[in-house]
Amino acid sequence: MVLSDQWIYIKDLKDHIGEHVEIKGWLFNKRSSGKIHFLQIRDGTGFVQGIVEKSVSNETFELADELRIESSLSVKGKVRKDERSPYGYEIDVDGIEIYQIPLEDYPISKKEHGIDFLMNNRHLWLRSQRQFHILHVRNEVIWAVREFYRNNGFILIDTPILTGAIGESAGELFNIEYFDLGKAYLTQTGQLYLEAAAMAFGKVYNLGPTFRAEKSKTRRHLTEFWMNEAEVAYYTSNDNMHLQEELVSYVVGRVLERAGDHLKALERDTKPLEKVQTPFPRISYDEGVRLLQKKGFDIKWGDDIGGDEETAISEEFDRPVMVYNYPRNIKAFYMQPDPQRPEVVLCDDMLAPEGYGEIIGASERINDPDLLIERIKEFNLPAESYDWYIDLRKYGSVPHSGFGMGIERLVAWICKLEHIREAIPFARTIYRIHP
RNA sequence: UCCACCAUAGCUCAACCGGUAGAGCAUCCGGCUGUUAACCGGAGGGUUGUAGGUUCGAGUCCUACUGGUGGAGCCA
Repeated sequence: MVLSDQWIYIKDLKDHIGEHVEIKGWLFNKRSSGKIHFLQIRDGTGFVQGIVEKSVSNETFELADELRIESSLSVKGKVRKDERSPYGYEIDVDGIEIYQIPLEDYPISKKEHGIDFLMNNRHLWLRSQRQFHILHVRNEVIWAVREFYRNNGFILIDTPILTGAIGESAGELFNIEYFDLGKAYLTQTGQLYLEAAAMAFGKVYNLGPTFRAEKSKTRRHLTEFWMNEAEVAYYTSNDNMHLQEELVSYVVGRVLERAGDHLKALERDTKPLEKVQTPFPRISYDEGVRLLQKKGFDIKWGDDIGGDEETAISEEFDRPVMVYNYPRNIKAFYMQPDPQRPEVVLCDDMLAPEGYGEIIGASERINDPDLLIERIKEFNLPAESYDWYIDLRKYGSVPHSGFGMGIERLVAWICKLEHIREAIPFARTIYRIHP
């Protein structure tokens, strides 16, 4: 038999039942007895088991015997549907070509590993099935985000990664030498640039890496993470909240539709995700504080809402909840005060269910130039760095609102991960930059 | 920056009141014709993170350091 027939991907096996095909991939596990080898093969699109029985040529049977974990190989054989396989299909192998037998033992075993070891071996850990499913969900999340904006008339505006001294506060910025211009910083937010773009394009968004030099060590923090921000001219805080719930419900819906098998493989109970339909509940900061006091938290008006408090609030609801209008003193300088109550600002945080906390931070922005200048001074920020930002308020200033959504937090919640570091291919945390 | 915890074989972990290091997996050898983290038999594998200290004796107790983990603050 001619064995040079077509190479296909594992995900397409279902369309080739009974045919003789070739799979190119890696051996992720092997079980053998004297007369039969079970080859567990991964090709990046899925997983399948190849069967090598003694009845094949001696040469092929010997090759199967030599294979070690993570050997790269091509197998040829006939596709068969089989209930005994966890993947539904099997290949009766009659030809094996080895690309490489690993030079050393593969470090990641079939048993458990500690997180330090796994993160040190992240370049190999990516090959594991769990990571395969998580990163497929991430892929669908990002596609869905982009799709949402495209469907809703937004323009993609890529905001700069290198910036001058501008953002919400200094001290949490990574800095580098920038030729003769002194220090440049890695972006902490593209918001200010999106505000400029909103005055040019109306509805804009970005999606890219963001950097925070905070020494945070928790399951919710990375020093480098991907953020989606949106900014819309003429949107009030209420319009903004509506946009956020439309976005999040859309993304969750698309992920359920397109990555349902991945969620199932991760043993993620999808029932809570199916409830993520608009409208989302909204409670004011005032109501939030009263609710927390009733639940026994030691919190008074004016205090920020911490992680445990966020969880306690989100427990009251079966879908993401938006907590709006926080005290002005605990929020950023650019947020628009409530004209009825100047001690609070028009803003909201969206808290994910199941204890995942804040996934979106949002606000209406100050549009009055004098008030903005006053706030910049009040926060002791260098006014000269904000010259162009203030400029935006001089030429047809309008009410406008926007938000930032953490992609990894969203992925961690949708996959129900213990830690955000599995939601990004190569996590950057305070003590980890390698690999 | 602060608080807590952890560090023993390649990996995951044991080792009682301080008494001289043990298992599973991985590796190698042998067996097994449907395995599902396959299984069965055998073998090799250790300066117990580093440096001091207490003690007749330290993996175990004390101090410092290094590396890591979780959390607080802060945020997405």
